[in-house]
Amino acid sequence: MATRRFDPDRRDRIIDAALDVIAARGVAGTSHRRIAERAGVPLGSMTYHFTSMDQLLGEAFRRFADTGADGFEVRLGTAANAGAARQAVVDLIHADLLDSRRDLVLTLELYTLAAREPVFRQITRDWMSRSRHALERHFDPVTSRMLDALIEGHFIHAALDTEPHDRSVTVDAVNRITAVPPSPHDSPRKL
Amino acid sequence: MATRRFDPDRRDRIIDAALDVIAARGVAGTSHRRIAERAGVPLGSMTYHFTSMDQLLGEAFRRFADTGADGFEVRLGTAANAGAARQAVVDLIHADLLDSRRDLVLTLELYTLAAREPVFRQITRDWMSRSRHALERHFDPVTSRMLDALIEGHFIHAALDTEPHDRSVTVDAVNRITAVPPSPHDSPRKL
Amino acid sequence: MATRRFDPDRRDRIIDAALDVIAARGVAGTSHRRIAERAGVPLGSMTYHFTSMDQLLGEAFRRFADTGADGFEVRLGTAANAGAARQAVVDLIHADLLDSRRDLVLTLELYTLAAREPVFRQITRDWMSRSRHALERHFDPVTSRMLDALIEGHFIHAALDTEPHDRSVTVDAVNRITAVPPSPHDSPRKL
Amino acid sequence: MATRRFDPDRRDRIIDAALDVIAARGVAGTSHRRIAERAGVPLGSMTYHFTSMDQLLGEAFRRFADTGADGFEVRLGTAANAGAARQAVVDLIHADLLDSRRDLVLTLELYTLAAREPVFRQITRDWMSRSRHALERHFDPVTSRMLDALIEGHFIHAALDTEPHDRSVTVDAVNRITAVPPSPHDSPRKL
DNA sequence: AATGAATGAGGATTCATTCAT
DNA sequence: CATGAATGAATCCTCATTCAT
Repeated sequence: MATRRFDPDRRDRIIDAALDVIAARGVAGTSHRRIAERAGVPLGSMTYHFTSMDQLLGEAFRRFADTGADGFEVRLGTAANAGAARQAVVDLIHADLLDSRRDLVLTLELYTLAAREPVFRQITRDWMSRSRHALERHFDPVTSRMLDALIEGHFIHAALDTEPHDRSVTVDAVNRITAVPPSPHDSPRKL
Repeated sequence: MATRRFDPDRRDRIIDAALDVIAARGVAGTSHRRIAERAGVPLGSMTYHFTSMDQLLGEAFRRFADTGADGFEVRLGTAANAGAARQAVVDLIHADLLDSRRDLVLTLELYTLAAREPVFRQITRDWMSRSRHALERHFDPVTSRMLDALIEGHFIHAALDTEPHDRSVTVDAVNRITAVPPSPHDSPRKL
Repeated sequence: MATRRFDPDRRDRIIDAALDVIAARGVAGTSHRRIAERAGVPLGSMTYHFTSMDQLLGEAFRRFADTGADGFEVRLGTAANAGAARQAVVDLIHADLLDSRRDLVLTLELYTLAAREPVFRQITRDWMSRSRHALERHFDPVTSRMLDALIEGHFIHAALDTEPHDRSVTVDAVNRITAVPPSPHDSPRKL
Repeated sequence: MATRRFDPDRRDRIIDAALDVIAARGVAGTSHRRIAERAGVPLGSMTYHFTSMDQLLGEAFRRFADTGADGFEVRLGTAANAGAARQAVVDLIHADLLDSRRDLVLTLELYTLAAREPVFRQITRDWMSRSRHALERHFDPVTSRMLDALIEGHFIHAALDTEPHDRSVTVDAVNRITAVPPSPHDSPRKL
């Protein structure tokens, strides 16, 4: 019979498996059974490690949000000046989009929970707060808030759109928000 | 004995009830039972009118998206000039936010489905397309796309944030995207 | 495949099966599975007919108590005079004890629930009330209350005791409570 | 590091905790987990100290019954004569009823187990035997048996009834059983 | 045309017990 | 000696869907 091994990583593996399952089937399609199967642990160990499904979801999305904020900070932290920061913002959108299917799904699942339950809203709030602070290393607070919203909107629209979004549009939008004067040959924006 | 009249409202009522249930409990918490109860129809009539749950969800979200796009068009259609259009865009965000809990939840639930299933992605795509065309009555295509993303981002961030978002920030952001020169006393955006 | 027959007695059969299972394994050992198996119905039909286990237990014990009170009334109702009524009371204890294992267990299980939950206390209260009223057809209210308690106590003690209880002791106790003089000829105290 | 002192109280604490849990949730709602939590001991120590749940229940109810019999004996032992003994019997019922919720529940849970399992029936038998012997210090064996049943019945009925039971009824009942003449023309029945 | 009744699969969770440490 | 970790079985309950009426 299978030996009952001491397995200190198990909790972590379960959390990772939970994110995988959520990405693949959505929160609605996530169950203890599926997570346990993916993590390679017996069903009974799920509620041993996590009191309830809600607790598990909370920890999983907390980890996901923290990872996302880490990446955000790293990318912006290495920018030496405002120009590089602008570039970083554009990269954030278009690099995320590359391997985005998973990130997109998880982000939206999290937002959906956050819209209904305060516990999850705290997670998104903390995430947004970290993003904004990272932006504020390069931009004033109001501009940072605008940029943050712009990133969000572009990310979602680009991901949900069927046709690819042009990087140059994003560059332009970032420049307008951060008030880089349009080059002389730009035509008026309104027809 | 029960009437056997043709009841053309019943389908509609079920769809509306479905949206109510989704708003209240999420797609994950939506079931035939709960919708039937809310709509005041017998459980058995659910699968009589809708082949499957997916079909019902599809019709419900299609209606929701159409209604949203209608409102978008109405608000922008009445704008006489670019200034009024800018104002309309700001109103879109801040008026939506007032009674937003329901709209926010339904929007995010739809996006979440769209992120994983093409059927629903088509719905969001059509919605975005109509929004963009409405904007293009007042702004050039590139600016319209930017504005659309900006609206999206501000809407989500304002709704998920705990502290209220200042309308003036939105006004300012719209102005920057639509290239209205900053007023004289504006300070440089970069520190 | 098995045909899905229309089965109007099913609810009743489930209740009876529930009482059987409770008698055999106690409330603690009663489960939907065991009841379903005993009633010969699929597991899924349990919660179709009864919203919850508590509801099922409630209906089952209600039926049990009603049946018990019916028997009580029948036995006392046929007594023509106080002497016959006294005899009926003794019979109640010693006849019940004959096929008592089931009744004893069910009675005690009900009392146990009643001690903790008001819903079940109402059942025992109604049962006691009917018993008392049946006694009051032959005895004054105070004596009826005493007799009711005496019956209860003798029933439980006789059932839980290992050695059989002598019927004559019960006769004597009933006589004392109903104040029959120790002399050979009985003279009823009430009507 | 944790002390490895021999902890002789732990077993006792577990038993007391078990009774608390049974009183609060019933035998059906009693689990190792809940008892361990209440006793403040690690889950693993439960089956270290008690081979099985049944063993633990047995010891817990044995203690409960012994404590009950102790109280019974104390109250009756201090009675100087038959009159005081009668008074003691009434007190037994009405004093027990004051803080009875816990005692009632535990008593009935024990009876319920006893009705089905011989191991527990032995406990109730011993309890009843001690009660009867305590009564026999003041009354003849037959009267003692009647009194014991009367106490049982009054206790249960008073506890399960919603309206309070009058002490005078109990006094009267005890007098009738012990043959105290309620009126001048009644002749004494015993000693 | 419409539906009340029915059901098997699967949901989260609790559990007594085992055992490596 | 004591226990934290682990687990398979069983718990109640919900569900989408089917179908006889």
